[in-house]
Amino acid sequence: MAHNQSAPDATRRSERSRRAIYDAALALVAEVGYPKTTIEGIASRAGVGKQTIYRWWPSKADVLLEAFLDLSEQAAEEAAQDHRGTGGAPAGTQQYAIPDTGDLAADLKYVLRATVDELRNPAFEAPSRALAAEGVVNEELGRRFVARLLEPQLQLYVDRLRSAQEAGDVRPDLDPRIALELFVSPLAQRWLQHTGPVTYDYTDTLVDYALHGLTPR
Amino acid sequence: MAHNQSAPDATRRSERSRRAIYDAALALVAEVGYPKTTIEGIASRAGVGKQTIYRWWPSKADVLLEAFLDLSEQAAEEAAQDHRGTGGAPAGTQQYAIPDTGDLAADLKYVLRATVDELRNPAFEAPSRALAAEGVVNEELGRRFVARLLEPQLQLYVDRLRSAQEAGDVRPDLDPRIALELFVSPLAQRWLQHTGPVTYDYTDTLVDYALHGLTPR
Amino acid sequence: MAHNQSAPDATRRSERSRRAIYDAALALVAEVGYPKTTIEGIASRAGVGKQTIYRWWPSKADVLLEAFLDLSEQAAEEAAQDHRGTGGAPAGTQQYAIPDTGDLAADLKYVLRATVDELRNPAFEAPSRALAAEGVVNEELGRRFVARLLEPQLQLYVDRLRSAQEAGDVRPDLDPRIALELFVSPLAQRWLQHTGPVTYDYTDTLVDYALHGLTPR
Amino acid sequence: MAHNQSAPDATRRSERSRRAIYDAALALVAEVGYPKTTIEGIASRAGVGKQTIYRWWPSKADVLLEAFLDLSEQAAEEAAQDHRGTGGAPAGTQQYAIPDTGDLAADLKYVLRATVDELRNPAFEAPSRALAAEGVVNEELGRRFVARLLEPQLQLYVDRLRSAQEAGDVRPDLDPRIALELFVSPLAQRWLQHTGPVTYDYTDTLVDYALHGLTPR
DNA sequence: AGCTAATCGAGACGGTACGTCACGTCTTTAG
DNA sequence: CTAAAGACGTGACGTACCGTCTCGATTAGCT
Repeated sequence: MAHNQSAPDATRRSERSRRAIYDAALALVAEVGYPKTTIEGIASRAGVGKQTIYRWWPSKADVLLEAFLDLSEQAAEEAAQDHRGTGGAPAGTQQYAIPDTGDLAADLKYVLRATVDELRNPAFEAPSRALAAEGVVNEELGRRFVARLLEPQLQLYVDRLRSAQEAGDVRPDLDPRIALELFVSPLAQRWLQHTGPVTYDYTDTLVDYALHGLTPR
Repeated sequence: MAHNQSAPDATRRSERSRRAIYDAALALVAEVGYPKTTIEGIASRAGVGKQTIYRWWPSKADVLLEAFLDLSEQAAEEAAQDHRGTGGAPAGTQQYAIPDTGDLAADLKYVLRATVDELRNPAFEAPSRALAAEGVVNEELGRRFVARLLEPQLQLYVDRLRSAQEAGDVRPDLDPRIALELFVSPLAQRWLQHTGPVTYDYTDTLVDYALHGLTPR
Repeated sequence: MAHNQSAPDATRRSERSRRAIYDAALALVAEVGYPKTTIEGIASRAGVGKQTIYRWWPSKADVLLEAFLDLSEQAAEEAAQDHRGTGGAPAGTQQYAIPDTGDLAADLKYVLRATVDELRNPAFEAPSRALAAEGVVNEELGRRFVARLLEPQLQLYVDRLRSAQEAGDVRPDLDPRIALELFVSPLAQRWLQHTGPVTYDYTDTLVDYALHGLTPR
Repeated sequence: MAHNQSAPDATRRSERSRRAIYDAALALVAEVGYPKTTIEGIASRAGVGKQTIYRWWPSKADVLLEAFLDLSEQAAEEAAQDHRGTGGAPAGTQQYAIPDTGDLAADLKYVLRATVDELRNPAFEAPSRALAAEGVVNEELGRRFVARLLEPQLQLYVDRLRSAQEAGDVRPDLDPRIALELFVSPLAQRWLQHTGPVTYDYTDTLVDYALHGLTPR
């Protein structure tokens, strides 16, 4: 059966070029920002022909998305090797799970502080801002960004909240997928839209407010 | 005194052109999206010379920001005239205040539902997404976007929450500016990042969760 | 003995591929013109790898030159077989000799009319124009084109003129290689440069003018 | 009445750019040859944007044709000023008329020698070869090349031959437009196709053969 | 009411990047 | 173990916009 007219043969793909393109894309976004990052610039810095980029990715945003996914995976693997069994959570590293010490508030504060660190890590900030911005305006890419990067993270909160529900620390009728937004989304919005400072104090406060509500007890 | 080349005389500015540029910018963003909206395209559709745009605005984003502010003001004025004293809150209209019926939950749900309507109004969606996205990546513009459009809205929640604190309906030790984020930011993130559906049910739930917290009482 | 990378083994050359490349090259030049004929296009139409072309020919022009030589030889052989001994001169066919009926003017007119026919044969026109054009600008190829295709033809005129000199029909002091240009070159230039119509009348006139000169007798 | 969608306004055309483009085009063709002369190269050397070339010319060949016409006109004007009334005929200069001393053979030899000089002038050789080659394959351009450059030259021969007919030095029944090809076309072909050396001796011989014919008197 | 200096529509200009095509080289893979 | 297939780095193509810069032709504020 014939393939469509122009599907490149992935088995012949140059791994060297792929890596060089990822590196160049991330470096350029960090150095000059997303809008001034061009396909030609990436190709040139990667020592690669433009066509090699166009052959494998449909757009600048897609290059960056994959580059960032790759970066995240690498960081996660390194973290898994370096800190196997230690429970350490270095900045810029995906968590495999949120700690479950039995103290929900403490666990959430801990992981949100790690997120604050990550959001401030310059190596991650530029590309993730760029991707988030592109996703705001380009729904298709936005959905992929969310599905591949954001949602897996949020799922960890869902898991931790369910565990808390089982332990009786969270109201059993709550939808965890919505509940988690009470402390995650405010942080996200402050970071994305510069609507306020992003600090440990702030995220600690969010957890307190969210867990106990705004109304008097 | 000699004229400074970069200080155009605003008294001679053509109102006709300004309006035409706003209309063209908003129409183009709605029709073809922000990235494909060009200065040349705006000028051409507005029947205006490119220089007339460059004379008065430093960038495409600024044109759109002012166009959108203008649109919002117009809509607000119309609403103020049409519904003077009625408390009506038509879609696409800035609120001057959040209703204060004494029932905080109901008032918040009401105004968030209005926001849901606004977010779904196509005339507003395209430009506000475009501006939000640009603001994610362009901090300077982002801050103006927030200061001119977002923060005034949020201030209304601050006011309502303070009123509730005075009425004893909200814990007095809360920072209202942070508290409001518990129900506003999740909505914002869902809309911006397509992380979930944006519905009345959802915002109602947010208010319930936020007011009463996640932990059992 | 180790193989030298730049000395392909001609004994293993695929005759099938060679033929397919010639056919594809001639067809493409006729269909889309020389500049739009590409190596990739020839390879693709011939069902051949690009490397198979680059292995055996240094340039597009060389492929076409050999393809055209091959075509000419084929046509000549066919003609030789079909019309053996008849003196027939079908269009598109190299002459082995100019007829020598004793009437120099008639013989020259006859063979020039055959050339007119050949120049108008579309199967020959596209490639020979392409090669001629390339030869104008690429001296090396031009010399090969002349040596392999043009000069052998002109030699036939030299032979006929020498015969005429022996018969006393042409001034004995003339250089036949120059003399032949008086009627051959005008035709060539008209055809190459579109400086005038190419007709039997025209070539007949050329022969008359050339044989008897421009001055009164 | 409206013009078509994209006719540039010739009154605003930059003379400086036009000149720079002509100069760059001629220089590049002379230095690296026609095929390696690129629009980008011309633009870059002329200090001009590519679009400025594409705005005014449809192709590389057209740029070169106009550049060469311009060069010819300039040279002719200079010659007209420098040598007014002297009858001098410097290489690289269009003749306004062929001398008419009463000795047709001498006059033709003189002007053909001047043509030999011109054909050997490197400043003229590269661009005129390039244009001639392009004209062989691109009939439209070829016709313009002939009409603007070649035919005016040939007309001078027509005039001189008519004058000779009136003086009784040329057979009155001859068509001068065809007759001139007997000595002009051989020279053209030798030069274009490298079919032989281009010398004074050769052109002198051509005049002798053409005027007196090949047959004995 | 007329001057005059500005803004205006228009668009040419030098640039940069786009996305495509073909080059000529090199590597992989299927027959 | 040859050759088709085609990925690769390279570089030019022709197009779209960028932001700057001139042009007359209004056009509005001051004399």
